[in-house]
Amino acid sequence: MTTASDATRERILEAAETVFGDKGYHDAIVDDIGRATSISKGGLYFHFPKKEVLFFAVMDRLADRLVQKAEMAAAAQTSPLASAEAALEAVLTSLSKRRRIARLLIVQGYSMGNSFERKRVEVFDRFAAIIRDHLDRAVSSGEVRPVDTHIAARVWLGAMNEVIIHWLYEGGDSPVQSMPTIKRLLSAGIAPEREGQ
Amino acid sequence: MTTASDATRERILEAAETVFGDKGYHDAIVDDIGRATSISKGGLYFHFPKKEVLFFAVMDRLADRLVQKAEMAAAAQTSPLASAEAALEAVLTSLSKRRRIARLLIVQGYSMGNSFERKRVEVFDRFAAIIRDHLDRAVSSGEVRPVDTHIAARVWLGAMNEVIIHWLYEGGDSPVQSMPTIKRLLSAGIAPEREGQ
Amino acid sequence: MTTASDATRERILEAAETVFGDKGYHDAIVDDIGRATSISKGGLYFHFPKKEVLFFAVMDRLADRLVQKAEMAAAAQTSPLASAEAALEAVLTSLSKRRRIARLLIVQGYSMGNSFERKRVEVFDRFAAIIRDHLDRAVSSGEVRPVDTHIAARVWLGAMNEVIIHWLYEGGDSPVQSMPTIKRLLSAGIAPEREGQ
Amino acid sequence: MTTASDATRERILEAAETVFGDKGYHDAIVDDIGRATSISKGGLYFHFPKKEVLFFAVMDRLADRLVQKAEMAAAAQTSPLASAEAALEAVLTSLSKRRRIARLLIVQGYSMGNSFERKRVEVFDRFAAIIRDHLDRAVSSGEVRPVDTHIAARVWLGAMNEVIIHWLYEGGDSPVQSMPTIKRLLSAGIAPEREGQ
DNA sequence: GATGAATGAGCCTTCATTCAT
DNA sequence: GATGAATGAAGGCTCATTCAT
Repeated sequence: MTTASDATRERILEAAETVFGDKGYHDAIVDDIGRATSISKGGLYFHFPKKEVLFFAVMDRLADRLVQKAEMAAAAQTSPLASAEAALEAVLTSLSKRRRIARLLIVQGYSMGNSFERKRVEVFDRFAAIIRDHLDRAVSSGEVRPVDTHIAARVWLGAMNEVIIHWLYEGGDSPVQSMPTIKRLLSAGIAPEREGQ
Repeated sequence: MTTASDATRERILEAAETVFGDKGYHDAIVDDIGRATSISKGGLYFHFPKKEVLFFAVMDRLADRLVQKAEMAAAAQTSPLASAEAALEAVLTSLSKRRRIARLLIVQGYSMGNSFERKRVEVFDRFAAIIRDHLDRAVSSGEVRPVDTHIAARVWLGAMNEVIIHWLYEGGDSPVQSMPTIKRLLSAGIAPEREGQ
Repeated sequence: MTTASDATRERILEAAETVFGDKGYHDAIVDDIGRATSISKGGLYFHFPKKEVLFFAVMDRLADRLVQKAEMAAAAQTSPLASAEAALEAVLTSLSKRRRIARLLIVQGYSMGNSFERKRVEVFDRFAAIIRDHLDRAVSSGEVRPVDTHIAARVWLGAMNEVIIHWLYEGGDSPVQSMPTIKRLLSAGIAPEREGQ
Repeated sequence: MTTASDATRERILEAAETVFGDKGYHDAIVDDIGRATSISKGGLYFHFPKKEVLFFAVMDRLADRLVQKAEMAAAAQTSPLASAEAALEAVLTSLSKRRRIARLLIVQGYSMGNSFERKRVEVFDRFAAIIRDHLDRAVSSGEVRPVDTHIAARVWLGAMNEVIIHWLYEGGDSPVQSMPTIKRLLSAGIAPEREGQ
């Protein structure tokens, strides 16, 4: 119950969240965090043995908060589907409110300032453009219902991205195996309206 | 048309793709690439003025190849929707075949070996678990059709991730604004089967 | 006569002897000693104002014990020469029994783990090899009596080493001045047996 | 045959010998050596991957020179015993001429400025005093021939020291086992003169 | 065009020491 | 007397980049 010590820990975590969020992992130098906390570098290392450990502690703390929000939002719903949607929305909403947090969670492990991420966005935009282009035509032809193809293309790509990341780190079946399922999931989402729907 | 020079450039790009793919941007030190090419560090710098430039050149080259594949796959289809699906599948298939390429494109701008990305996977898994849990119940209750909720949850999260990244770098409306559209897109994808479908 | 305090002092000294003996001065960090004593760092500093002071206190305590042993051994002899020999033997025997003590006294002021001392051994071995080689031939030719040249060479080198160290720190005549004396001392030690001896 | 590079290496080695000799391993900071060479820190690390490696390279170079001198001195003698003596004398003479070299070879792996070594000298002096005291009496009583007991005591201690160091690092029989041999070697060195000698 | 020795700014980490409690 | 959180100076090492040859 070393409350004093815990408070310091919390202060460090708070400051680190800001600094990492602003500069990314690599560009955030340990002195920056010390300065932001007015705790000496040595003090930082007393609480966190490595910069990396501190960074991960920040992410865990952040994830805890978001998970909690997601769960509360889900609990407030009546149907399971509504709960699932609410959970997703809760996270997305939280991240939308705090840009810094979003960057920290999603891309600030990235380095090179943000130039890498910009390049990644650029590349994905090229893919998205192709998909969007075809979706636009599909809308025109009535093959799919009128949707915001901008968003739809991005959703498609995001799905792919996530599936691949998971495979990269968790292994398991090749993403290609999941393709039919993914395709059905995504295509059904844009299927033409049924009357009465 | 200094073909000789171009060949050297290509050799460098080839080796750099391997090295960056294996180690990530930060952990790939310039000497590594030199060693892999048997071109001296000075030689590298003759062709690419900065490490960053080389990295981006590698990504562009890679994107070019993927875009071409996506376009060819799309062109081989008859309907626009099939084209869109084919484009997505082409990219996903390519990346599935070459793990190194996938890592390079998707996560190797990350640093810290891969520990950051692992942490990101861990965090996202927590979110996915929540969503999957609710989707499972929705399936049980018949609220949605039987789907692989594992994949579905990941698709949802991927969609969210992509939308946020785009917003982070391109700005524009808050992701929250897109939420209704996203929600509809995703929910429609798991809506109960209609008879006759 | 703060007996309690003295007991603590003794506990610290005891633990410090172990830790310094195991790791050497530099590699023994103050926390190590604290941990070995279950006395906090602050407590250590209450009794010894500096790490160096503690280290020297350990050495003094050790020297006291050895000196006492040497003197007792000497006192138990009847002839002066036997006393001198007994004193030397007592120290050597004590150190032989406790490797850690020997290291503390003789080499643990050294740093770099023990790699420096290893290198020193290596270098001295090269010198010893040269001397031994010649002594072996001298034995063969009957110029000197049959002795363990391995030990003899080491004795010679040790003598040189000690004389130089003394000169380095106490100054005085150049070691070269002592050379004739040393030479005579050492050579007489290996002179051929006289009949009747 | 990268003569240019080798020359730099040599320059570094030269400067490092001076700096290590003056300050000891720990107190010689890498920048010191850089400054002394007017070679940048990076340059140093290009030639020697670690401070430790540089230090050992210095010691090896030094040992090479001394070994050569010892061997030449030995070769110039006619009898094997004279050769052995000459080898020892050559090393001792070399070290006597260059105090810095002597310190580097013998004690500069030590740290703590030189305070540790001073303490070591102090401790050994206490042992030496005991031995000398008894030897003095042995001289008075005619038990041994008149010798410089100051030097003799130091020779005895040096022998012990060397034998223990060797045992510490090379293992083998306990030094106690060698005691009879050592005792005989040393005592014979101070035995009373025979007539006609 | 290519080489590789040299540069040097920069950063993480260690650890003896202090001091409020 | 003791604790342990906090300090901060110091130093080893890395690595992108340059440039004389």
